[in-house]
Amino acid sequence: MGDRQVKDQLFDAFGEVAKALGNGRRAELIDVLAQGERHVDELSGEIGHSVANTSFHLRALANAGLVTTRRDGTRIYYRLASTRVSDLWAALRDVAAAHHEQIDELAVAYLGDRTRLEQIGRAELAERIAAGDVVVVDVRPAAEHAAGHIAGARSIPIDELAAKVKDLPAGVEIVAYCRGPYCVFADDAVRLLLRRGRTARRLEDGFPEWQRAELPIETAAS
Amino acid sequence: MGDRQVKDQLFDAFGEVAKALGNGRRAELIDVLAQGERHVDELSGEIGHSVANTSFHLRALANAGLVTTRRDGTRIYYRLASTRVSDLWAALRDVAAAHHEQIDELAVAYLGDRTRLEQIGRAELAERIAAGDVVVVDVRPAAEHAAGHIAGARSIPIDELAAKVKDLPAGVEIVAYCRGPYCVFADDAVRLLLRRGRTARRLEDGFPEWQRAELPIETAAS
DNA sequence: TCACTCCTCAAGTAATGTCTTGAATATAGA
DNA sequence: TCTATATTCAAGACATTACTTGAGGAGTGA
Repeated sequence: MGDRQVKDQLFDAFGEVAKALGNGRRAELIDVLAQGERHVDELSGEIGHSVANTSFHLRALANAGLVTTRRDGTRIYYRLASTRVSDLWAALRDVAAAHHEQIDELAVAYLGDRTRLEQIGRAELAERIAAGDVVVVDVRPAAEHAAGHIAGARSIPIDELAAKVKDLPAGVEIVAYCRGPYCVFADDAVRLLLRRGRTARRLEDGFPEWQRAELPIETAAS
Repeated sequence: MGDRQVKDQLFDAFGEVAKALGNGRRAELIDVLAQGERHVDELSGEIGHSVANTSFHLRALANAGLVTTRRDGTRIYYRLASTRVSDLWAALRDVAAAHHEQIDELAVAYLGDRTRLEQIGRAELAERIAAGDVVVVDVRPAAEHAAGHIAGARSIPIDELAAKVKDLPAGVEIVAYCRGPYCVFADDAVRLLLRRGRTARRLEDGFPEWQRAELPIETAAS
């Protein structure tokens, strides 16, 4: 077999990994799985497609080596194969944000105007948590909090936040966080909290970036 | 327009960037362009396809924002849109190498047995260059050396190495480098030099990684 | 202006990817 | 063993992709 042919096969293999990310639904799945493991049924709800189609896409991701599975009873849990996949996903988003003209418009259309929302950096939040003068609220779905969260964060899914604002201590700054730079939950949370007269900011990026920065996290015993 | 629809479009846009890398020929083009800018005719030779097809793939990369162009007379030069793209390409290779079973076999089939070839790290090479007790040979095609190379490196394309070994000073260690971890040129060079009784090692990875590590480089006035 | 080079575009074909629907497996618990 | 639940598989309709061939633009230099 000629060198050309082997080289083509090698680069085809690199291409297959990229191709696995080359679909919007699979990209969404990676974004959700970067939060922690989830089962097929939940994932199908996250991407708004049938379980059959979600399973099909998950298989594509698994074949490319991006995700692995674990069975627990009748459920099958999918998770990212390693933090390298999370790094790859972040690198892809960076390139897209920097060079794909459409992204900015779409991000604004999806996330709304962010210029008036204040963010807090990871390092600063870590200090404030250590000092104990801040309340950290995880506004992602409960399953994602259970799969892993910022140490000390309290789970209040965005849908339940309006009803639970009153349970949050007064006079302390609230920091909300969610999945990452392209997630609306924390933005919505901060807007709601500000309307209710609270002091609130969102964490820059989200949980996966906190985790990749090797800052303290906790996992619920499932 | 519903949130679901906008979110889908946003993630479709991320997917489009990944899809641009999701083809072996385009992956090869990115690997070559990570060395520096090249024109279409040269690139078609690198990937072994027609100029028309190469142009088609380059257009796909440009549409995804991964590469940009510059015209010089009748020639059109393509280059990576930024170092972010190089980072993305490295992240993709890392994931593929770690989780795609086929890669190892293909890499061995393409690169040959590397276990007997010694590598030198970037930091060590930088010190040795500063100390002046090493000869660094760039065995990539001359056009890539011209587009950018390790400061002080001498260009001897792998095809010409056999004829030029005698010009290399005796009694000094030779370090060969090329495009990166999946490039055979430096391996071939080291094997040839060892057969001729020289002391030789290859640099770990290649030029793009040296450049991304912000170690000293030079560019020829074209 | 003309011929030349370099590159892009268009049309056509074969192969591949996406999503739907409905059927098939695998495990848990009665 | 039977039933219910969770997931995967298979078939089919439709859109997209990859490559080939040949024509069309754009810039250069006589």
